[in-house]
Amino acid sequence: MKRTHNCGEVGVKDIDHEIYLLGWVHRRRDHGGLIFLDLRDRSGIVQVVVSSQDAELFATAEKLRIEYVVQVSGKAVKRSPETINQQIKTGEIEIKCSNLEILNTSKTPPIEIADATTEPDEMVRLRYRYLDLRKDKMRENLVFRHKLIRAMANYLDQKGFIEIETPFLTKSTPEGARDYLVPSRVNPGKFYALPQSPQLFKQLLMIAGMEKYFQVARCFRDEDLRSDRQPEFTQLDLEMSFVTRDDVIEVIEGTLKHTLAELEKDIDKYRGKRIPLIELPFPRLTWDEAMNRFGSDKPDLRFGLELVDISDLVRDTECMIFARTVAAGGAVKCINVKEGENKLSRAELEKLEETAKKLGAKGLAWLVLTSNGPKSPIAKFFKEEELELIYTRTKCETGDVLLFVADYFDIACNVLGEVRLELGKKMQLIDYNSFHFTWVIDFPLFEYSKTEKRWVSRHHPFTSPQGNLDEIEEKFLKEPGRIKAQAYDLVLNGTEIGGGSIRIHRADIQHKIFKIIGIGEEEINRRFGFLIEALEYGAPPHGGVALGLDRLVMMLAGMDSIRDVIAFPKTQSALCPLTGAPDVVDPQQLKDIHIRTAI
RNA sequence: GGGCCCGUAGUGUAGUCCGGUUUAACACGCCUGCCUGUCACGCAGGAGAUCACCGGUUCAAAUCCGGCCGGGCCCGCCA
Repeated sequence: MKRTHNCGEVGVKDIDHEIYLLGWVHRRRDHGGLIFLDLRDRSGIVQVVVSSQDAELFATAEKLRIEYVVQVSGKAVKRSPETINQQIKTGEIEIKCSNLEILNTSKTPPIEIADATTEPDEMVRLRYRYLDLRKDKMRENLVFRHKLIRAMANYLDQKGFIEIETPFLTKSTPEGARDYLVPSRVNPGKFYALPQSPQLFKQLLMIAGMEKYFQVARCFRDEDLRSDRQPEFTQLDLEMSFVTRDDVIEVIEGTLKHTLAELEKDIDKYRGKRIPLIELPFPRLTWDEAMNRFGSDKPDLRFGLELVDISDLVRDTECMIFARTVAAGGAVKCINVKEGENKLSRAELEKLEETAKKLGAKGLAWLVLTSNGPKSPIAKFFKEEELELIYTRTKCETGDVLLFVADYFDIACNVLGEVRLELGKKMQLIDYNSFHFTWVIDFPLFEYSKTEKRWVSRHHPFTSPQGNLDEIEEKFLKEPGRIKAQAYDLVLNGTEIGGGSIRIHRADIQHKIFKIIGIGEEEINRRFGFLIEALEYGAPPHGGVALGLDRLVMMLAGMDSIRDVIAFPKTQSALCPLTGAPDVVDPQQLKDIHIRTAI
C-alpha cells in the first residue's frame, strides 16, 4: 500500500510534499466545519486537517471514529506559529488532507488508548491485549525488549558465539520444577516434557564441539506464578567450553555493559533522567557473606542496614534467649536502625515483629539507645560491658535502634533479611533509579530438603563441586552442607536475574553426584544415561549461565510486573484471558493421544 | 495448600464500616445536535448498571452473614 512516511516521522523537511500515511485514528476533534485527526502508527502521531470545502471528503471524515484504520494523503504544511504543538514531535506541521479512505472500522474499544489517565483492570487488559499493546507504554516496552535482545545477540555473535535452537519436545527429568507434559500420539502412554531450561542440550552442544553457544530460549516450569514469574519465560542462555567461572562472568559483564550502553537513551527516557552507567567488574559476594551481611542470597545493595552477627558477644550473657540460642549452635543477628528512635514508631516496630514471626522467628527483640541509656525489654539482662561491646560492634550511637533475632542461623538470617528489606522501603532508603548488580558466588552444592528428607542439589545436579572432584564422596559423608559449588548468581537490586555454573564434565563424577542425591542406579541410567554416556566421549570442561530476560527487561524499564514486558502473559492462575487457554479439547483429540481424564 | 486485598454502566472510581435519605453518584468514553484552528477542543441534550454469582438474615440488602467464581500481592513451591 502506498505509504511515503510514518506518522511520527513527518517534519518540517517535508513541507509542501505530498504525503501518504496509513494508521489508526488516535483522536478526533470535530469543529463542525473543520475536523482534526490525530493519526497514529507505530512511529507516533501527526495531525491531519480535513476542511469542509471538499464535501465528499468531509462526509467521510465525519464518519470516522476512534481506532478506525485509514489511509490519508495530503500536503504537509507548516502550522502558523500560534497553532504549533510543542508536545508532539510532528507538532510544527500538519497534513492538509486531500484524500481519505476508511480501511476498517472499529468498535468502541474497552481500553482507552490515547488518553490512558487510568488503567483498566488487568483482566480487561489481558482479554483485549491487542488493544492494550497499542498504548505507547506497552509498545515502548516491547520495542525496548527487542532492542535489548538484539544488542545481546550482536555482542555474543561478535564474541564468536553461535545461536543454536534446542528442542521444546524433550525428556522429563526428575529434580527441579514440575514439568509441563506433552503426550505422544505415536508412542501411546509416553510423554515429552517442555524444557525447564535447555541445560542438557547446551552441555551436549559443548560435547559436540560447538565451543560457544547461545540462545534466546523459552523455558517452561509448572509452578505457581508471581509478579516476576510466568509459566513460560525467556532466558538468554549461553554455554562455553574450556572456561573457568571468571571467563563466564567476564562474558556476561561484557554483554551487559555493551547492551546497557546501547540502551542508554531508552533507559534514561524510562527514568526521566540520566542513570549512571554500570561499572565493571560487578562486585562479588560469597554466599556466606551475602547471608551474613544481608540475610539473603540475592542481596539488595541499593542500601545499607547490614546485619551484624553478635553471637560471640552474647554467648555467656544472662539473657537466656540469646545465650541458649548460641549454646545450641544458632546465631544472634542484629540490625542497627540509625536514628530509629525518631524514625520508627512503636506501631512500626510491632509490625516488623509481626513480619519476623510470620517468617518463623520467635520474636524480634529491640533496644533503643536513648540519651538516658538503653530502653529495651531485654536490657536488664545485660551487663554494662556486654552492651558496650554490642554498641561497638554495631556502631550504635544515641538515638539508634537495634533489632535482634536469635534463632537457627538460616532463620535468623532470613528473618532479619526480610526485616531489612521492609525497613529499606519504609525508611525510603532505596534509590529506585539505580542499578546495583552483584555476583553471588560459592554457593553450597547441596542443601537438605526437609520435605523429601534427603540432600538435594541446590542449583542442579550438573553443577561442578569446588575442590578435588575425586574426594567428593568422602567430603559428602563428612560435611555435606559445607561443600561449595562452582556456581554463581547474578543479582540486580535484590532480584535474581541470572545464574550459572561450571558443569561436571567427567562421567564418573556425574554418576557419583546422582548417587549422592539419592537417585538409584536404575533411575540414573534411565533418566540420565544419555548424558553420562556423552560425557564419556571426550567432553570438554565447560560452563555457562542464563539470564532471565523478562525480569531484566522489567527492572531496566522500571515496571512492577513481568507481565508488562511480555506480549501475551498469563494470569496468576496460569490462564490466558484472550484465548481462553487452557481449555477442554475434543474427545477425539484425547483418544488420539491415548488420554483419559479423571476429574 | 495457606494469608491478605479487590469485584458497582464500555472504562476508572464514590457509595459498603453504621441496611432505608439513591430514581445508585461522578469522571472519561459512547450516541444526537451545534461549532473553521483544535490538539485531553468546546457547548447543549441523551442512552447506558440484573451493584460478579448463589443462598441466608431482615418489613427492607450494593451495604450484614455464608458459600462460590474471577482478579491481584505474598508464603509454600520455583534443580
